[in-house]
Amino acid sequence: MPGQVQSIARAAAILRLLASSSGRLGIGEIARSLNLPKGTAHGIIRTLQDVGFVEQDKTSGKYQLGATLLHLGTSYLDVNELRSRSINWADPLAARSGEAVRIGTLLDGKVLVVHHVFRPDDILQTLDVGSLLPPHATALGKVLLAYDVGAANAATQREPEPYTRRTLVTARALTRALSEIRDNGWGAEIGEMTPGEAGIAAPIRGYGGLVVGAIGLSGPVDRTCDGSGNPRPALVTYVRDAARAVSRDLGATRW
Amino acid sequence: MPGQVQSIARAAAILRLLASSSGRLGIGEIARSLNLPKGTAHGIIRTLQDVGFVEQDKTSGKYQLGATLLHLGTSYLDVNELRSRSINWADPLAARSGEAVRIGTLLDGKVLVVHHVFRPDDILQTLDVGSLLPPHATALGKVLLAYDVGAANAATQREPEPYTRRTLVTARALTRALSEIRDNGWGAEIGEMTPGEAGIAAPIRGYGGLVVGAIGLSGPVDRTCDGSGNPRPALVTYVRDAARAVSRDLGATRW
DNA sequence: CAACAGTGTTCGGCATTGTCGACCGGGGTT
DNA sequence: AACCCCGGTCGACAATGCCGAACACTGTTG
Repeated sequence: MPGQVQSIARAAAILRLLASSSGRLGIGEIARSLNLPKGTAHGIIRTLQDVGFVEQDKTSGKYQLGATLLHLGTSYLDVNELRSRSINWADPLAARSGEAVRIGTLLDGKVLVVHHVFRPDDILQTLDVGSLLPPHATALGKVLLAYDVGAANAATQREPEPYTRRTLVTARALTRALSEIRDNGWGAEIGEMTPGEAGIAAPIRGYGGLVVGAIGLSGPVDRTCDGSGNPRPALVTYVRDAARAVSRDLGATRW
Repeated sequence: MPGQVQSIARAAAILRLLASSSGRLGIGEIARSLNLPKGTAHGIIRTLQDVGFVEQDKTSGKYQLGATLLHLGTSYLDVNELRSRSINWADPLAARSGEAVRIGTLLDGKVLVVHHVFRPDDILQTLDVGSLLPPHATALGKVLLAYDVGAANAATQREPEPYTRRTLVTARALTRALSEIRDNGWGAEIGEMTPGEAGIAAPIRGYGGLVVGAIGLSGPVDRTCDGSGNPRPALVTYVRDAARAVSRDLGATRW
């Protein structure tokens, strides 16, 4: 793998920086964060501005992400095969289970939501397509980690952030959970991200059997789990069936 | 304005090309489309791939947009002030009018949808945040053109695409429609994009009174228009009130 | 009131950087 | 087996973009 194009890599770093720090940044802050000379950073940002990837607030002079990126992002959704194949199966799953359905894939060790179907009964939900979820505290994330050794190692390396009392924070607990998921072929999360909320997810396989994503539902514990605190078997079956159906659509055989 | 950074401008052109041609492209096609040597195009694409902006289909070797762009795009939504200020007013507008509400802004002479509230009664609608609408055949677009001379000129220059029999295709008709919108302070579209569908929109002004976006609703003609084929005055008032409210939130005075 | 510490922006010289076109290896098709 | 397309690689050359200092401006601070 020969070297990267320096300026493009730097431009991408600037965009990611702007995205992560959610807000406007001055050119000085950007240059300092990335150890770049101010002049260099300015040249890059100026071209990014010319192509519409960043915008400048005229009063404060600070920079933020540009509108073109929004369009590029949704264009990605149109092309994404995982999403397009999933849509047909996500709606029935939401209807049958009565819960919100999400489809995610791994991006930089986190879960990128590529599709989201609202819970049928409720309207007041915020769409979170495009947002990143923590891998260790969601059903989608744990399933994805279970079938991606690289990401799983990275996740167990650094201390996982605790969201609730039930969040898996130790490497041992997480590793065991992933192993269980591999044995069962599905995974769950009960109050590990938000108290009282639970999720069930199963892996989606693409051509060749490789896991390319995961589909799952989430909802209140008292609806998604039975009396003994385990995920309702009927819901698990629904999720696994949906995952299998999407996998078949993607060209995976015998799953 | 000193020169642009060549490689970044080229990288952006590649991304836009991939977005517009909605599908996978080979490196040869890309190089030919942009008049670049194959080797150069390859270097740029390789780095774009390293940073996750494009992905490569392993079997065909072709390239498509990458997942990172989806995240960047939604990050843009989080920062976008027009959107965040609008959300509070879009929901009530949808509730009062009973129709779908959209908020858009001008991007490269087209209408970029930055927010979308579904029609309250119906669930089966596709979210089109991030998609580009034609400016000359939508209420949002015509309102935005009416207050942007540059984009209006560009729109009247080239032959507008006809969608229905009622689409404004001549420069004269479009210019007159824009003038009317400026006089009235709001605009409408009746069956110009889709037969039987109509839209009503009003401009949103930012700090200093500059038009930075538009808010509008759309729905079946028999619900949004009265017996004589004009937009229902009550709905027009709702839309204009919402536009004024958002403008006030954005810091525009006396509108 | 002046000095200062910020900001974003410009400019020109140097050498690093990325461009370029030919070349390589593989899959299809003819 | 010859051909033609594909994507990927390599190395020489010089155009390119990087860099640091200087600029203009604002608001704050001594």
